[in-house]
Amino acid sequence: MSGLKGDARLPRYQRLAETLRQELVGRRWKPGDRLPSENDIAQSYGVAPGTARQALGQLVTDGLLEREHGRGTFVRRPSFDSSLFRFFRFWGADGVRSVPESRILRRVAARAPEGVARALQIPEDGEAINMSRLRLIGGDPVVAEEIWLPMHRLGKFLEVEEQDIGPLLYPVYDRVCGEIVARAEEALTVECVAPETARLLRIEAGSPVIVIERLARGYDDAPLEWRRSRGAADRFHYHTEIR
Amino acid sequence: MSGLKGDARLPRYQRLAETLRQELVGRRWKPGDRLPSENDIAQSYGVAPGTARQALGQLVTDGLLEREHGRGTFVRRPSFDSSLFRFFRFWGADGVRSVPESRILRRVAARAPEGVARALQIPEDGEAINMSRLRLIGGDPVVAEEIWLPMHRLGKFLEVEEQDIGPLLYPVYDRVCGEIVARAEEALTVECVAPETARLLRIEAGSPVIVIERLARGYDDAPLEWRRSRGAADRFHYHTEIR
DNA sequence: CTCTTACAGTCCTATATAGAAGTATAATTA
DNA sequence: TAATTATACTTCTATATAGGACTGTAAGAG
Repeated sequence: MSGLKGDARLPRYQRLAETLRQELVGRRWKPGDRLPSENDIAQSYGVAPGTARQALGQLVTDGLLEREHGRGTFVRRPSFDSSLFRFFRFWGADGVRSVPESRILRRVAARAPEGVARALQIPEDGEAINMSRLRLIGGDPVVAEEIWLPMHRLGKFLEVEEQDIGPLLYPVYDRVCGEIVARAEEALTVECVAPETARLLRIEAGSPVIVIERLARGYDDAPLEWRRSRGAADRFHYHTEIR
Repeated sequence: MSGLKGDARLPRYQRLAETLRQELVGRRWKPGDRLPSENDIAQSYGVAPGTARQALGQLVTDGLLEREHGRGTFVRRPSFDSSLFRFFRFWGADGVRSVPESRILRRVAARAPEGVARALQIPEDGEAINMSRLRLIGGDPVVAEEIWLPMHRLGKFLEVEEQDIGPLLYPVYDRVCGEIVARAEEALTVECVAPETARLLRIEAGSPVIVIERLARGYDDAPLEWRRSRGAADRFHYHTEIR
């Protein structure tokens, strides 16, 4: 049985990959779930095993799936809440790296400013949730965050009790609103810190801070969260390989 | 005929990839050259076509080769000298992005400081070439660079006439010393600019600058160049996707 | 009860083969 | 001569098949 999505002129493995991607969007499988075996998929979509394997390989390199030899193919759990570690030197007193604690300073419904609304593709009225959050390690403030959520997809987040919100927000979005963050784009810049933020971070006014603007998206590429994080520049480091 | 390098317990496609990688290091083919066809490679190394293709695919994802449908498989020309564009907003008067001009301020033999010598894996005496360079766009200074080269591999670079050195150094390393830069690691940090650098970049003393430390390596992973670049932080921007 | 062994299921490697699709050149035609 | 067609080469897609390697569980041995 075929049922492959997409342009019929495209290669079959690409059409199968696209089909599976849409089934992921439709939540046929959730993060952590195991997919049918390569042979089962091949049979049920009417392609050769090698073709099915190639399609799955595409989704693996796209970061949607991951394979484990002898166990199966699984929907990847996106867990880049700790991506701050890619940009900042965080260490606790013991030198062990752990997820920073979280202190929510504000959480209200508000009208999103122009740029945020456009990024979140919020309709006419600009209904959104605004949140301010401070992240700390061992009681020491390290990052100040300003967060905006689109009301029409994450409205229920306003009703969650504060004690039910841990240091990681994305699992809450999933649990409460059924929205899964699959990927994100980040843009980094540097600025001299404003007085209020300096006070929050307990750093000297006017000293340099790194600004990370992140737009998080779901499997269907719809924007789910806009976030701006600021941290002291002297804790910033980033390492990459180019070729 | 076999002749595959590496541990015999490894998969054949990995051993073939490793073999080809070493032949690249040995300059059997140079950047831009076309490799034998997949079928030829398969036959001459005694593997099936699919296996040869898989090996080549590995080298493609490693960034050493690139394929062109219908034309062949080629040795990739590494050309990331323009990687500054990944980190800085450069614009000319016309808004067009071009390679910044280069003004060499110093080029001498010198003993490399501790950290640089270790990064470059320079032997006992620390013989090296030290260079200071300013990069400009439309006469406007944008990046100040401090560069160190290992004498035992790039010594001839000292003898090159200054007028024969263009804005890009890696082609010179290739032409004069036969050393090809294949990849590099970069580390980014922020600091408040020192007086001399501030004067060079014509920015206010103490204002924030981005510091990019790059270690460039050849096909054989040997360090070829250590470079520290500084540019005004307000021109800095970096965009990435995570998942 | 504990340890070992067998087994079924999974992804992984490897082979062989056929033809499609794209590119560049040579031969042909108008 | 200029445009078209044929052709030989390349990578790319797809199939079919066999066995290796790894994992987890069930059956058996002590």
